Order: sequence, then structure tokens, then C-alpha cells
Amino acid sequence: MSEPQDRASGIQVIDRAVCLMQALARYPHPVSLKILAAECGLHASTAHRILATLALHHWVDKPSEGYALGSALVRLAARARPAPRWREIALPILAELCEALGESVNLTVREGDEVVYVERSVPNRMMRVEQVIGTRAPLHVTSVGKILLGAEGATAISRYAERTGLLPLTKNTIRQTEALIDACLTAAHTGFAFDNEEAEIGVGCIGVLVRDADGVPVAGLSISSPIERRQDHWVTHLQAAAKKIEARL
Amino acid sequence: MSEPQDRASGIQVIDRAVCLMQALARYPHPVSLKILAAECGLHASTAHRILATLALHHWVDKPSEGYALGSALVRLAARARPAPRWREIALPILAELCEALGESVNLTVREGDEVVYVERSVPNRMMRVEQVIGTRAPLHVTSVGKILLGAEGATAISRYAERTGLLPLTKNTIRQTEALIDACLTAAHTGFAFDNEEAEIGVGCIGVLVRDADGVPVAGLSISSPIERRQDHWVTHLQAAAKKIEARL
DNA sequence: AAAATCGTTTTCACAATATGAAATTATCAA
DNA sequence: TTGATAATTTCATATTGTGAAAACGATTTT
Repeated sequence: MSEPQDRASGIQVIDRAVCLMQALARYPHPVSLKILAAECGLHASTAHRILATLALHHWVDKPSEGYALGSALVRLAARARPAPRWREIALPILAELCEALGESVNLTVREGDEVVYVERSVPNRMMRVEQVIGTRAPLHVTSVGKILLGAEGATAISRYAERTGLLPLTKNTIRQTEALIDACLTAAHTGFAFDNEEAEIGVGCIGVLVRDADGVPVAGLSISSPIERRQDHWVTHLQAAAKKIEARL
Repeated sequence: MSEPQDRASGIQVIDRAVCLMQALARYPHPVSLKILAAECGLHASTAHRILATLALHHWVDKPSEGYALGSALVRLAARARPAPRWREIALPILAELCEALGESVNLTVREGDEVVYVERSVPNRMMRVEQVIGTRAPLHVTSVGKILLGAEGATAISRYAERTGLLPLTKNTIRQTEALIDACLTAAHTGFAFDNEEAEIGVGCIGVLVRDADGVPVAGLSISSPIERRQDHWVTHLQAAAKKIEARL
């Protein structure tokens, strides 16, 4: 399938190990060494050595035929960020709002300099905006991301800008640090933000935050629609939905 | 804490990466680089490089302070062996049996040449046998393991013996391949097996299998007790409990 | 304000380490 | 049996990860 995979340059062996496990995750059950090696562009010998090491730690299992993801992962994942069960908590509310407005509603969480789509509800219309769950987007091109950035203050935003280079996804993506600071600070102040075709031409978003009992932001809630359908008064709906989600945390 | 960690010899970097993530899993929330490096006996520089690579793939997260297990793990683990939710399925039945007999009842699943304890219920008595969940034991020293081995036939058992060397845990552990084949074949034939202080002096077990709708063994169910309290008629209780679990799969 | 302290990150020369071609073994078909 | 395919193991090699030390950044102390 995909040969190059993510060529993220870290420690070579680890990149390769990750690639192998991701490949494993793509298949329903057991995969042969041959296939795995091919998927990651590795020689069978190399793949075998890496998989054998992972198997040693039970990160992969070696049933009679081929390889599969191992049980140690389950134990690890259990300890990984005790994420709220968003599906149970938020999905009904996303669906409700989606139904009411006839537009896509997304729940996102921050992760480093990105925002990850964890749940969504899409309307039953021909033209609609659809986010794939698990997808990521840089903070500065999303509504929710701007509110989050705004909360960190001007200097933090500058650092973000330097660090990431503010790479533009469309001609509307904010490129100047000054402009970004402006946008983020007002976003943080008002509690909501827009995305004006900054991530993809044609789509616009409105976003607000979901906070836990201590007021710490734990997620973002946003409506994505064709830009010409967007209506400013949706903000109040969003805020109400966010309140409902907060109540269920 | 523990310096040497598991010195399983595979690819060095991977061993180290695994060690770091295991260390991470031990802590409730975010851990500093310093501590992680120390726990695994690594230099800060090395630990940093490895963690940075893992972070690249979101296997660890880097919140403002320290490191934590990343979100990619949950996505991976979701694809890992679609294990039945044993806790929900079996725990009530384990508890019931445990209550009735006043002895510890364990649920195990096979993993390679080992059996892993995944659930258990312990009685409220002073002297009792307690298995730690997540612990492993070689097939040939457990009741359940012997039934599983028996199902594979004499030659497979011989291969198992060669492969593992039948390392003895107590003076009662079966050391001869012939004896093991005998024990396993009768175990497979009768559907239950014993462990006579083969894993630990003083404790005895009786075990049976739990099978899915196709008759494939998916787990083992066993009673562990001080050897002198063990009663042969417990087998029938075990079989009844196994039936109940099977009904709930 | 400087100065000092502590943790994290980057750099870099070096050798230990992971690599992959090829040889070996295991598995399975014809 | 032979032949073909996949999984391991071996081994010489240079590529790769290593760790000491230095730079950096954030806090605290003087």
C-alpha cells in the first residue's frame, strides 16, 4: 500500500517500529512478516528483528500465523490520559445541535500544537462539511485553536508562531504573528472564534470551549459549514451545547 | 526505583523506549524527563531523544510539564486483540463461585507459551491464594495451561518442551517431556486439569476451559487454594461456572 | 539586577549498534 | 522426493544512536 509512510525523522528504529505497529493496526487480525515488511519498506530481516523485540515486551503477539497487536498495549492505553468517554458524554449533544442547525458539529481536543477531532455529528444534507475522526489540524487555522492560543497570552502565541512557522493551508490562513495574536486574544476574550476559510477554502467554522469544573478547557466544540451558510447567532447555540456537555462531565 | 528493569535483550533502543513508556505508565500523570531517565538508567540526553521520537508519533504526549502516555496508544489498543470485556462478562460469575467455595477463582487467557491472569475473585479468608492481574505463568505449570497444551497433541507438546526447556518453578514442576505429554493429553481428554504445587509450593489448582460458540478455547477458569483444602468435586462447580460464562459471550 | 541553580535541549566525535545480503531452516504443494 | 515460499539466523560493515559537555531557558537567591 503506502510505501513512504510518515517520514517523521526521529530515531530510525523507533520510527520503523511505530510504522510496523501502525501497519498492524490497519489489518483486522493477523498479518504476515512479508506484508508488514513491505508496507513499511523494510527488509524482512530487519522487520523480523524489530517485531521480535516488540514481541518480547508483548507489544505485538505472535499467534501461530503472522503478527498481531499485543496485550501490553491495552494495559498501557488504560493508563494513557484518562480521557473522558466523549462518545457517551458529548455525542448526543452534538447530534442534537447538528439536527437543530443542519450543519456539522465537531468535538476536538488539544494535543500539543494541534487539535484532534474526536467526535462529530454530520447533517443529512447533500452539501456538508465532514471531518474525519482522528484527523489533526494546527491550532492557528481552527476556531477552537485560536481560543486556546489566546488563553496563553501574546508571548506564547509568538513562540507558537516561531515554532511552527504558521504554515498556511489556504490563502486565508493567518500568516502574520501580529494578526494571529490579535485574533487569538479577542477570541479568548469573547470566548468564541471563527475560522474564515483558513483551513479549507469554502468552509467556515465557529468554535467555543468546553471546560471542566475547574474552568480548565478540556475540549472544543465547533460548527463547520459552507461559509455562505454560516450564521453568527449560532454562537449562542454552541454556548448552550457546551454548557450541557460541561454538566455531564 | 528499579534500576535494571527487564533486561530482555532485543534491539537496544526499542528496549529502552519500552522501558520509558512502562515507567510512564507507572505514574498517575505527568513525569519529568529527569525521573524517567533515572528509572530506566539512561542519560537525560538519550531519554530525551527517545521520548522526542515517540512524541513525534503521539505515543507520548508532552504537556507543559513533563511527559505522559500519548493518544495514539488508545487508537492502537482499540485495534489490539478485540478482547471480550472479561470484567463485565466473567467477574460476577467468578465472584459467585468464589463466594460459594471460599477460594480464589481466576480467569486466564493464553498468550504464546504463557497464560495471563486477566480477572480474579478472592475470598475473605485469612489464608488465601492471590494472583496479581497481568501476571504470567508458563503453560506447563498451570492447570489451564496443561489442558491447552493437551489440545495440540504430543508432538506440539514436545516442541513446547524443547522450546521452553520446561524450566521448573518448584520441585513438583514437571520436568520430563514424557510426563508432561501424559498429563496434558489426559487433561485435554477429561476437560480439566490439576496443578499440584507445580507453580508454587503449598498451592494447588483445578482448571477448566471457557470456549466460544465454535468450541475454540478463549479463556481458562481455575480455582487456586492451599493444596490441603482442595476438593476434587470442585470440578463440577468449575464446569458449571464455565458454562455460565460461555452463555454470556 | 545580577548570579546561581536546576531541568531541558542541542551539538558533535566516536564506537557501539542496528543493518541487510546471503545462508539456513521451516512449512507447505505438487 | 523435489521445488517454492516464508521465516529465521548469521555475520561483516558503516550507519546509527550514544553520552559528555555545552547552550539554553526558566526560577530562585543574593
